[in-house]
Amino acid sequence: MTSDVDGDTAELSRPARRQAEIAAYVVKHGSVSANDLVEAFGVSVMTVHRDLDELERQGVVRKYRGGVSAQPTSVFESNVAYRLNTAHAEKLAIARHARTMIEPGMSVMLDDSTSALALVDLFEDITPLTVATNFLPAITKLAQLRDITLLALGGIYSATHDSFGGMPCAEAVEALHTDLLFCSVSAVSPTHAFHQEEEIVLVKRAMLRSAKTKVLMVDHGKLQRTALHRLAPLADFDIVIVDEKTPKDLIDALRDHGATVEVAEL
Amino acid sequence: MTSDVDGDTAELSRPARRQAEIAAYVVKHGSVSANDLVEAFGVSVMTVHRDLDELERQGVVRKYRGGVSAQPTSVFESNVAYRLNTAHAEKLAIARHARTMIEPGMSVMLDDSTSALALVDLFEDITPLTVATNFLPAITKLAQLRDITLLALGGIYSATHDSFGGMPCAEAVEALHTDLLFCSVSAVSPTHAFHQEEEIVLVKRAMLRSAKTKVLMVDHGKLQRTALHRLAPLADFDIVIVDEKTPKDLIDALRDHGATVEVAEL
DNA sequence: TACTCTTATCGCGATCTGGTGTTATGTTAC
DNA sequence: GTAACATAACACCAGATCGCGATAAGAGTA
Repeated sequence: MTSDVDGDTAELSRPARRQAEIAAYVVKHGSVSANDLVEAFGVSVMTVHRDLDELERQGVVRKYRGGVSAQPTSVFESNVAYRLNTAHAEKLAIARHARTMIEPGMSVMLDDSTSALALVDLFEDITPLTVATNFLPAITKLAQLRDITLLALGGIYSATHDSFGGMPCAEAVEALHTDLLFCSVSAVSPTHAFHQEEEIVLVKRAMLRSAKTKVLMVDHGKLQRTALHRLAPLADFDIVIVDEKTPKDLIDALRDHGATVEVAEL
Repeated sequence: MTSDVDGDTAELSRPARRQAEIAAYVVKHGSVSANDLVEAFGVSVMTVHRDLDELERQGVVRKYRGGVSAQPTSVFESNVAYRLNTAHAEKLAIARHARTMIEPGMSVMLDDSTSALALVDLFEDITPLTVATNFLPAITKLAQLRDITLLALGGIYSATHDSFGGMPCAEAVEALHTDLLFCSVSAVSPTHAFHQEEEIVLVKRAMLRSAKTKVLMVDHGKLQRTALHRLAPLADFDIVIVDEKTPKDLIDALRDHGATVEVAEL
């Protein structure tokens, strides 16, 4: 495989998979021409352009005449398509653990994270339930389910995250107060949670203010990293769920700084 | 043709067309057996049953052992799903007409109507564009399009309408002001627009306050009827678009009461 | 039970759609 | 102006889906 993305690219459609591989390729090489990609992936130049258009739409690469260049790593990592591929099993385990905290009748807020999406799949038999989210895939799924009151948090659509954000979204969040919040971030240090994009930070901060019990879902890939914006101290979260593959010393480090850490078993 | 339904069954799929014809046949004869329909329409008994199941689901006929009977006319006529099929071509024509009012760069608000959905399909080549809507199918479609700023109006999800409503939605609408509003209602008298549900009325009223130019889209089936709640006087709309099949005297009646009526050509 | 009507399941063929390459037509840089 | 690159338009292929009927099993009625 040309790709060196760590996640399983198995269950994606052929073009989507190739696009993920192209994305990885571009990130690795920093800047490549369309013809490079034609040779590397054995498809026509037209297809390469189509893939690049899509990746640009998602905000993963920048196109210019003569080739493409990678967006800063930070942006790339917060990209939905990329995130979807990574740490699939871990996210599932974390979701199953999170599920145990939810009782029928509760109100739950979810952010625009793939971890949250995994959690949605487990909602079917915890009804009735009120769920608020700004994440379009989650909204679509929840709309199908019975006995779930769905509260969509509107706002400006971002193709990169497939979710709604900006001021309108933050305002919608402010107007609520849920029992639980499940959210995720792109990076976690022993003391703080981080995220790259200011707009997202804005919404997540609002969410933190609008829930009684705040749960942070972190797969081990997120630890030992930081990102541009400090979202909140870990102590602000009532519970931090990590997966089993998280090194023990990292968990201890989190606990030393006052976080309540729970480990999700696979 | 066996059918004597007034709508054009032309661009419907074959089974949908046959179902409409079967519905007309049943309405005409009052009560028929499955075998009658097998002979009348030249399809297998299995297919007849499938069609009848669908028609029953739509509330058009009643099934019992040995045959089917028509629902009372009133029920039949007020059936949403059924009307959805018949007015299809009209809605398209109206959407095409509405399209001509939109210039690139404008901001447009859409309500949760099938007319609005038809309009969305025509947006692809009027970019850039800012679109605000509370209608989930429209949101899903618009999220795919490039060069469209999508502003989702969140709120409480209603499975019946496949849209978001309630106070949160009304508030989200209040926070905006768009150049254009395209909306539809369930009934239109010469003086007023009507709708059955209070919640929907709430949101539509907010929309009317939050747009500069307000356009009402009405296919001729909506005229000569009323519904529980009076939404707004027709004079509140800057333009009312009707389809070509609207009787001339009805158009005149609208105009006599101060409405600016435009007729969409098929 | 025997008969008729209804429903479930499977498979076949037609249709639709998504993904692709080819060719033709812009566009940009030099 | 020309060469390299980018986009648009068309056609093709494959896989998925749809519509339909045949058969068989189930359910109601006499």
